[in-house]
Amino acid sequence: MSEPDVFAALANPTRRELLRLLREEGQQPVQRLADRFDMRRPSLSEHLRVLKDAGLVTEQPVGRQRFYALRPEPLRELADWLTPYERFWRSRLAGLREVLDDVPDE
Amino acid sequence: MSEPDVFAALANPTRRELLRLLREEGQQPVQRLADRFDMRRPSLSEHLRVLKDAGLVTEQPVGRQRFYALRPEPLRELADWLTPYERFWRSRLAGLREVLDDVPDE
DNA sequence: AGCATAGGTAGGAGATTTCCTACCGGTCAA
DNA sequence: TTGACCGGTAGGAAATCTCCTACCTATGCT
Repeated sequence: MSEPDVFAALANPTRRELLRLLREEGQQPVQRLADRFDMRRPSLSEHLRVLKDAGLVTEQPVGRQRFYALRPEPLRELADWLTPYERFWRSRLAGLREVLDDVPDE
Repeated sequence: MSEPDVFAALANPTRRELLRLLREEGQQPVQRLADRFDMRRPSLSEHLRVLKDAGLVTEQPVGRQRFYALRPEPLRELADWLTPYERFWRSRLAGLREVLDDVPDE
């Protein structure tokens, strides 16, 4: 993961919800995003800054508004990070291989 | 994500390294994992507990050892979580589509 | 039995996160 | 230009995270 701490950025549910809104509704100014949360605007600003630092959103000033938009590249990198784990769930056999000398217990 | 806080579990680099070791080398007892880290064993135990709570590893006692093994299901769920974002990086056109319907304001 | 080993729990220090209120600068409209 | 609005920064409180040392239990070995 080249971007600074994408995992940490995704660890917070508010930030994941922000990404979902930007994905489903497209780019939006801060206030319109803030309306969706039971949280003061400065806190939202902070979350947006974390997302921006992680490269997950871009910011574009338009007049006195700032539109935030999804930037998906770090998520593609996350998908790449997941790739080597795929065989563990894609192939039942591969999964079993790992757990082979298991007595089913708790 | 059904498992409790898989995202939070993945936010820590030590825990991601633990998952990588279990993926590449298969299940191992705690001490053998701890040898790979510049960290005291109780701290490692704590990380393993977080991974276990997130459903990312299983624990199997064998004598006085406990073997930890990768449990990939939550990672598959993470891949599922990523799916709706795929079109944003898979299709350049789809990405543009989002930027196009610039809603100027609320 | 006696001792060593594997690995967990207890509890605490310091860093970080996540929220808040107060405030500030920039932009638009009258 | 004055005032309202957008959204950021400052700074702090409380919670959580990440590490530590000290200690405990359980298992295996001799």
